[in-house]
Amino acid sequence: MELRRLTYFLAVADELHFGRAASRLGIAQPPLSRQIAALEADIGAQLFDRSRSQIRLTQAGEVLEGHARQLVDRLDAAYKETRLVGAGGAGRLRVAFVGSASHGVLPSLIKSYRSHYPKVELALSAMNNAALHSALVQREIDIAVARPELKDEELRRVPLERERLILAVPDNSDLATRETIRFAELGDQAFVLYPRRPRPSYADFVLDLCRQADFEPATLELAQDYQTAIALVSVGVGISVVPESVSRTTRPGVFFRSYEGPNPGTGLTIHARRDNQSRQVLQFLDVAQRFVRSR
Amino acid sequence: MELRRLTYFLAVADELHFGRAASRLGIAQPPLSRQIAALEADIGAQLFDRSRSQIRLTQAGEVLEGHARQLVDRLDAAYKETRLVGAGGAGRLRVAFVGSASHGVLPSLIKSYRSHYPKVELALSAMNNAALHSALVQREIDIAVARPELKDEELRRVPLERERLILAVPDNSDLATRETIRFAELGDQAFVLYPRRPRPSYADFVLDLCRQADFEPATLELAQDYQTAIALVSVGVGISVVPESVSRTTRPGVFFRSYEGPNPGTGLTIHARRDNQSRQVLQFLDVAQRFVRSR
DNA sequence: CCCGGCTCATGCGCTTTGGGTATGATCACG
DNA sequence: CGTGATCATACCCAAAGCGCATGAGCCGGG
Repeated sequence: MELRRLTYFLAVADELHFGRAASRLGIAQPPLSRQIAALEADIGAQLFDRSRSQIRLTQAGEVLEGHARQLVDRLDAAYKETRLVGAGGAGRLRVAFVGSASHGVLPSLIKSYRSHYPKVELALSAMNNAALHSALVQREIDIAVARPELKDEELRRVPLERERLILAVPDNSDLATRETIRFAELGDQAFVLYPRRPRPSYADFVLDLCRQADFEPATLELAQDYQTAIALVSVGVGISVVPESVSRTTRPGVFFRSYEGPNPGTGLTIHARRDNQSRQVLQFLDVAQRFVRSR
Repeated sequence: MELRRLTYFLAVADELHFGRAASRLGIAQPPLSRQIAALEADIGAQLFDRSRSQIRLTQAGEVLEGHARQLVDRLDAAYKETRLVGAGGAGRLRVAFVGSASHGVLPSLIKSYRSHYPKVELALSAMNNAALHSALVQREIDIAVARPELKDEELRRVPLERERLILAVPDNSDLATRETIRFAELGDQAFVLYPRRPRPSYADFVLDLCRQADFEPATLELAQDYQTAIALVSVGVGISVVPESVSRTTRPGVFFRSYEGPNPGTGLTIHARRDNQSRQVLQFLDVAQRFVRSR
């Protein structure tokens, strides 16, 4: 069951002449004769009819020839495809991101990667920070785009985007039309924050801001994720503090307003397992770094 | 591009453990590690992620695994099929015969061979003796069933059937109802003989009989083959001298009558090239010999 | 009818490749 | 921080493959 013999066999089947086949293979004629003889012994049947000066394939030889050509071609294709996947030129990359990232630069980054590696299938999904971390550790995803960055020494990080915070307010709130908004004046507002779990979360980060401005929100609603929170804002449940980039997408019922007061901003960070050395991941991080530098 | 490495790779992919894979393959672990390393070097990509205690396939490894399984299976199937064809258990056998043979024992012989080797595809065709000889020499057929036997030392022969000659007469001829027919009395008859080419042929053999009986046919019509000749008899063109076995098939317009007089008989003989040692041919001849002996 | 050339098979020595044993390096786990 | 497990490396030996020389069978020409 050795492949070299099949390629030798095919050369002889092509040339119908041991000497020419041997020189085509770059070997001498005697070893070729021996290899063919060994193949015939292995199969237990003559593959060539050598009774005449011009040799010819037997029926068994013809059958084997068809299969052998297919096999050699398929093996070659398999090697090529494996090489391509190994080099990161094809395959699959599972990228997950926090919901609020879909309004910022992430889509542009994704587009850039796709243009560089069009044959890599991208599996995109949205989840909150905790789910991102868990999915990375469980190897359910290769890349996590989190906000804020995940604290885990086993992960490598690439900062993607840093942005200011703004307010998302319902369109029927007086905040929607007020000239300027000072953060310290929001003590009587209902706050919609996210995510609910796990604590401490981005919600706690915002609550810290409130404490810095010497108030506690009058009402506090904790949503599972950004998408739910902004939906609650749009129906008038309360206001939320969100990254500036989400204001690029207009949304019925929601006004985005900047404010005066504490604004440490928020950062979007790309994460991958350090031990995931797959070319797809390395190349994605590379594209991301160049993408960030070019801005 | 060596196949052993693929089977080794598959063993490791199955076990995800070099030690177990090695013992399953019946080799020690170090050479297995080396072969996998060589395969990875050949492909230029990691196939296994060895960073953890439990190794796992990389994307490239998964791609190769799928292809490798198919390849190994197909190669195995190819060897099996080639073996079967080489042993004569499958494949193709091209058998040609003279038209007058299709009424005798040949169909039974064919049936017997089919029952012994049902997977061998039989390509049957009818042609006259000259065409049979030419087709055998040109290797267009493997077996020729000729009448009389072909004179060629390069052919091996198996006598199949020996039979008497009888007359085929039109049903409106007075010969059809006559009590007994003496061959010598046929001088005033129109003879339909075959084949037309090449001379000397079966027709000349019959004409020799006439000369032995001291007459020349009043009229002589030469047909291309037996089928044409019997058709001419059926429409009243004349009488013909045919092997007895054709009378087993009744034919509208034709009466078969035995006669008194010279009757050297005629023989059906199976031929194959001596240098055609294919199992299909040898086995057919073997079946034929046993078939003849059993009668 | 024999001889020479062509073609595939065989004998023999050498190189390459593959496998075995011993051991090292790394990592998880107690 | 040691211990066992696991894969990689070092080294040696056996088997397989290759090249060269040569034999055997066949065909065509003198």
